[in-house]
Amino acid sequence: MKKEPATPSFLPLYEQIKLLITRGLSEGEWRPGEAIPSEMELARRYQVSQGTVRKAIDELVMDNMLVRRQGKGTFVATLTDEGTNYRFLNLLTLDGEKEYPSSEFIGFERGKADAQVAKRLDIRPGSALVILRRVLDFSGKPVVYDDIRLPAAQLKGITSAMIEDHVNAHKGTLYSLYETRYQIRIISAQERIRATVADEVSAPLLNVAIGTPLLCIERVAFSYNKQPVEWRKSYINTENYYYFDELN
Amino acid sequence: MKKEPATPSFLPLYEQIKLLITRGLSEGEWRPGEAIPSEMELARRYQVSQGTVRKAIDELVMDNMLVRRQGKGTFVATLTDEGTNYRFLNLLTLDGEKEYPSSEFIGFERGKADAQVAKRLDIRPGSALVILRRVLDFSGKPVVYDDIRLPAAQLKGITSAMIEDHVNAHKGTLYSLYETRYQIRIISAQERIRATVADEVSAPLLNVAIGTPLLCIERVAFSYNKQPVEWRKSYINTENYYYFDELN
DNA sequence: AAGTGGTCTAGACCACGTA
DNA sequence: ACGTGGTCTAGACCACTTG
Repeated sequence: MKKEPATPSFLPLYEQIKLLITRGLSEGEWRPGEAIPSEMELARRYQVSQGTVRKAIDELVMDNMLVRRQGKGTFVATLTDEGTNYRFLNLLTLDGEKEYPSSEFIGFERGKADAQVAKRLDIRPGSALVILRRVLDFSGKPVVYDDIRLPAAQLKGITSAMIEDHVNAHKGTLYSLYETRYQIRIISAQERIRATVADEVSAPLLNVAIGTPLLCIERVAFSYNKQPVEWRKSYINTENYYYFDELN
Repeated sequence: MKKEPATPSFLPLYEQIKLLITRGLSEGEWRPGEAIPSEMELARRYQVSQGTVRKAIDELVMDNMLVRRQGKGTFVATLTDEGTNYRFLNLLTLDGEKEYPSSEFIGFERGKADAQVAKRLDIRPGSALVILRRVLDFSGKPVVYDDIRLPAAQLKGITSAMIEDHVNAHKGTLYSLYETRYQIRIISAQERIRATVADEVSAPLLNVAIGTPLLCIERVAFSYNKQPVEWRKSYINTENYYYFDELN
């Protein structure tokens, strides 16, 4: 294999391999938690050297799409494992400890996308949405109120009972529900953080006085190829918890 | 060079090279903005292959300690360049644009570390500190109030005039001042974010009413080897700006 | 023992920047 | 033309996991 890469193009070979593997992932050829073929196997399939496959996988691991386990193989990342299931939860106790919340769902509606949500989710204004509202309890106390919205087309047949069952019976997160029931895999997210105060809606839910300062976080969650799949707005009482961010 | 790496050890060779290069950086062998030796040169110096040096440099680039420029060389990261000088500023306008503030220094004091700051900076409580207070103006309006504290031992001979001159005359940031005048290079930082409300001190400085919701961000900035070198607490009016965080 | 990812080498060639 | 980083290869050996 001196010249003539498998799929000639202007991109470096390992970038092409990245695209091919990403396609396999998004098309469901390999499912979350499963192993993808070994590096040698992929090298044969794509007609490149093992080192080139390795570099492609290196970058996909950096992007949290794959996970390596020495001696075992390379696996499709999943949000259903203990340890990764709260990967997008950046709240810590004032002592710096991570705590895992329980959730109470308090609303399941259908609605239409307003201009802002439509823009964030890259859909047409007025598109059908599923709207979920919930409160997250940390150590038994309400700390986060979430307003979560997704295109209804992604969640055909979803019911409030299904969510309750997944979250309560299986101790799953919403993202693990998307993954197992709807083949939607969350890879990354963007958050816009502002300060606000509790209003008539959020104050009683978070058991604080109106006017209590709250973090307001608008999040868009993305799947493969940076496709936006979920929008949410979180109101957080930071009396006993803080949001942690590492800048590199 | 079949066996017997240059400095036998239990760490992978490229990890050892990383340590050697990091030592060169922290000891000032190569200064910010300067080029380090070429990969071939370093390979000869450390008696390893170019590929091994490359992997070491790859990771130091990921850690923002070095910057590659194809065809030119590999350079020591600096916070004095346009483009990198506001690398740690995560505030965007509501339209998602980055805006660069001007700063008004409103206080230069000396004090002692309380328990919290001492813990964060890994110094003894009561150690001498330099304390800076300033307001950052975005588009001419006050948005951020900063309380900044550093071990005085790191900033021998610093004066308020020196800071004013660096920031105003040279359009430099505080971090570029640390870098050029005190050989302190900020590599990473951790932030703890909470919501609060404007009080008697912050309200007039930010030109808002007492009780206005503010972001409160406690930051610790680190140099090489995760050594903490600066503590700061920022109060931010998020009426027209938001804090942006990318989760991967 | 066999298979996987992890490290390391030596050498080729390409792309970019400078002189 | 030359030196730099960037890509790619082929092959060796190590470390870890499983049968």
